Amino acid sequence: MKKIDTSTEEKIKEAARIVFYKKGFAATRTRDIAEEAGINLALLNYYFRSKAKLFEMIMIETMAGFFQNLMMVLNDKNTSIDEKVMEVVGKYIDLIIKEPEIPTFIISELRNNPNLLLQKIPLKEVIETSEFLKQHQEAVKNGSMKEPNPLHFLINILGLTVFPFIAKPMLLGSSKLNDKEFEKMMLERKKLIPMWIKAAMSVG
Amino acid sequence: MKKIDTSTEEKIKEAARIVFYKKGFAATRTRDIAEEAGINLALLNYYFRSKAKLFEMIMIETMAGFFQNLMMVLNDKNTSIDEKVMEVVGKYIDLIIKEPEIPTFIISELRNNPNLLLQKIPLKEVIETSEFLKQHQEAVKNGSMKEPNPLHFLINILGLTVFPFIAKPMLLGSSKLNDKEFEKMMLERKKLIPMWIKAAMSVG
DNA sequence: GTCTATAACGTGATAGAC
DNA sequence: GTCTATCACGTTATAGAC
Repeated sequence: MKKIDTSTEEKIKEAARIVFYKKGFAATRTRDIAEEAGINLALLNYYFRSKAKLFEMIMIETMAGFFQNLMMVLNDKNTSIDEKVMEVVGKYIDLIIKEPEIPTFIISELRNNPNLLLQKIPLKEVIETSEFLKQHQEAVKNGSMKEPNPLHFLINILGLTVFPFIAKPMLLGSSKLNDKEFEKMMLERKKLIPMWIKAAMSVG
Repeated sequence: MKKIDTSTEEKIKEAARIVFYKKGFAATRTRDIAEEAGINLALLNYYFRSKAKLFEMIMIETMAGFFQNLMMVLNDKNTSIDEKVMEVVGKYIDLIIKEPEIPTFIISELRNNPNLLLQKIPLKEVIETSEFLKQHQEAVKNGSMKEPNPLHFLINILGLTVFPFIAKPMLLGSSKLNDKEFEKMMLERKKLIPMWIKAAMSVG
């Protein structure tokens, strides 16, 4: 039940999101945002003091939204580790298909601002005390999980899930794939990745 | 036997590479490059007409160098498919450890120039006619390879290999890892990824 | 080839009318 | 709150002396 806010302030923010996602901070002009929002350039500064402030707001919201899913799933006490893998993979593939520019946006913009993440999102604390970590340790102990380092495990899940979207321009450039076929492949991966992960993490 | 060229032209190009890799096209100032090269700003335009021309040169060289490894390995008629996986993983992990900014640079800059890749590098043609593709088809036929789509296979290899470097700021932000430990983990993956891939691609 | 000085332009931000 | 007009500044690129 999300209230649709069509106020000028919200219109500017949504326009900023679109343009920043597509071009990044350095390459976007405040005029681009104003045009996208259908408003006057002066209004941008009236509502949001500066381009930098507006950007930081979008950046933090985007990262928080993106990592919230991960943190919630990893901390769910009612799911097994296999179910957590399925949830993470499924949720992120759906999310990124809906908003394909987010992963590249985060990666590109984090390059110029590497500490923005740590300051605003308690990713480290959440993961270190997570249910996921406990379940992984348990699985290592009973032998069903061969890889002892949970970070390798997490990297593999996210790499298999997120990487193809980041590398999409290269994949389309190196095959006959079109956009629709690409999306179909990504949906296939919702089932494939958990299976691959299970097989891979059981060897060693 | 590479000739060391310390001409002004080469100094500018190397400086441009450093600054572009770090900040991207839009965020770098020609003054940054001139300062990095220890030369006067006017010389940049004397040797390379414009910022855009200089950038395009760096970009194309970088992508060509990056994908050349892949194309060579995938076309080697003297290695098995398992050996190809080992070679790709090993080569890229070593390469990216040496030049850590390249993957994020390519991804970020390709966003504004998605067709630069296709025009200048025959990635599609090489892969479509590659020895790798034939060997994959053969392995599917004899049952040792369960995943019938070679693109899934390729995505998985590259995702497991390249993704952690792209996501490094996030990984360091979500764990106690420092730079040295990160590199150690990446070197571990040279052995782990081929093993994981073999296990994963044998199920289905 | 290399420099200094400066032109030409684009961009972020603001003043002030309405 | 919203607009037009404009400022102030940074940036790319070039002219011209050496």
